[in-house]
Amino acid sequence: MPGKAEKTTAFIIKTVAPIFNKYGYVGTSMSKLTEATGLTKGALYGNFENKDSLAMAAFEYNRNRLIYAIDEKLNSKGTSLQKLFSLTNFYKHYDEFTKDMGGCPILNVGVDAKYNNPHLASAAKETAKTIEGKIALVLENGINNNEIHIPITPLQFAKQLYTMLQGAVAMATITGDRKYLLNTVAYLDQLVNKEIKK
Amino acid sequence: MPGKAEKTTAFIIKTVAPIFNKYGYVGTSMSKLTEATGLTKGALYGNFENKDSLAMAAFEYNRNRLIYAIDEKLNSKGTSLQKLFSLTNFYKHYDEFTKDMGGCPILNVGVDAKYNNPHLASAAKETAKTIEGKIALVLENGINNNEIHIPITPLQFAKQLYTMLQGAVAMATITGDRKYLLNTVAYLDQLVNKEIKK
DNA sequence: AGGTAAATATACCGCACAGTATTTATATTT
DNA sequence: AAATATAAATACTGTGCGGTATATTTACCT
Repeated sequence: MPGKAEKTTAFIIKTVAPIFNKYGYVGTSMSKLTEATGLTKGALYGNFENKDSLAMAAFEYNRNRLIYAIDEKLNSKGTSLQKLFSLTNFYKHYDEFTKDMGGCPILNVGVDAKYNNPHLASAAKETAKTIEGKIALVLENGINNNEIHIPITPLQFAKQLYTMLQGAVAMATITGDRKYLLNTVAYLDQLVNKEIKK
Repeated sequence: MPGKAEKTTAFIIKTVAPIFNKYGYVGTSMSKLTEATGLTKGALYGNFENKDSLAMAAFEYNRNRLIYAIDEKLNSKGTSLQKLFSLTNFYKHYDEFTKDMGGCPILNVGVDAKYNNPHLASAAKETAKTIEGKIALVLENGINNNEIHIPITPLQFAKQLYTMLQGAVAMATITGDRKYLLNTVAYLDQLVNKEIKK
């Protein structure tokens, strides 16, 4: 059973996560966070050592939500192909999913933190690699079950797939147009059906 | 012939552009810029109204360099196909090209400025649309000259192409691995040869 | 219910921020 | 070379920053 402090800590992270993700590390001030949480600096610094650790907790919160959602798709019942389509379908609505975290945490933190907070930047990088690995696993299973055939290694193909998805995410973010997500997913689905489906 | 002031203005923009691009609008302080230029606040505020207009000039400088380079590829002599390959080849070395501006200005500004500086954000968006339009024009010419055939409109195809390129740029930026550029370009070249070349 | 420890609020610190008014130096013109 | 106009340097302002020491409140235990 969570005590008062743990509940406050969780509340802070949850409240603060989309703010860091939207405005970036430097663009987020502690006073912005006290306003958003309705708490004071005493509470914030009582639960977190400093701005850095708060930002890291915020990113990890968003990252975990994302990874959880992706795991859900990639571990869903059915064939490897169905899992892949489940993932692409998820990215069709990626903008909605990431809306209340203030956008894609990998893209936002990966770009924002690159020169402003190396610790955060490397966490974003790790997350990207984790997702690629998960996709690669599904592909491997698909190959072993004779469902699909790919001309390159599973990891390489997974990277290519994820690059295209993140391209759509980036363009949708920059332009504010979710059609990039829809069109890219449509392309990928057709690619999977035509090129790797056995 | 440029007078003293114009030369200083140009020098400031050139010096300041990669800093804004790397650290973002909020992450770039005026004192950072005085250090980098060796000038004082007096000089900076004598040549620019405020931080905003300086940031905008910095982005436009980077944007113009990028657009110029892309134009060079897309207006090069040869067939439309050759122009496309000239563009993809450019993106193979996109990390080198953007290195001394501190990374891709469209990605960096598009993400960084989205919630911190709407004016800048919309400039990044416009730039992306401009590039898409330029690619679409080449495709149109290719169709008219019976060099290529595409299953969708030129602009739609151009958007898809540019999305994939920007995906590679984003992933290379986030992970620091330029292989994303190489692999994506390899994929696109093969796609062009196999799918749209007549 | 009272005492104690944990959690939050308050008040404050030194510093860096964007921006400005004024002074000094540099060109240009006559 | 003197006068004038322009450009850059200096010195300063008020504000908000991240962070901290202390006071106060809240929750828990007996």
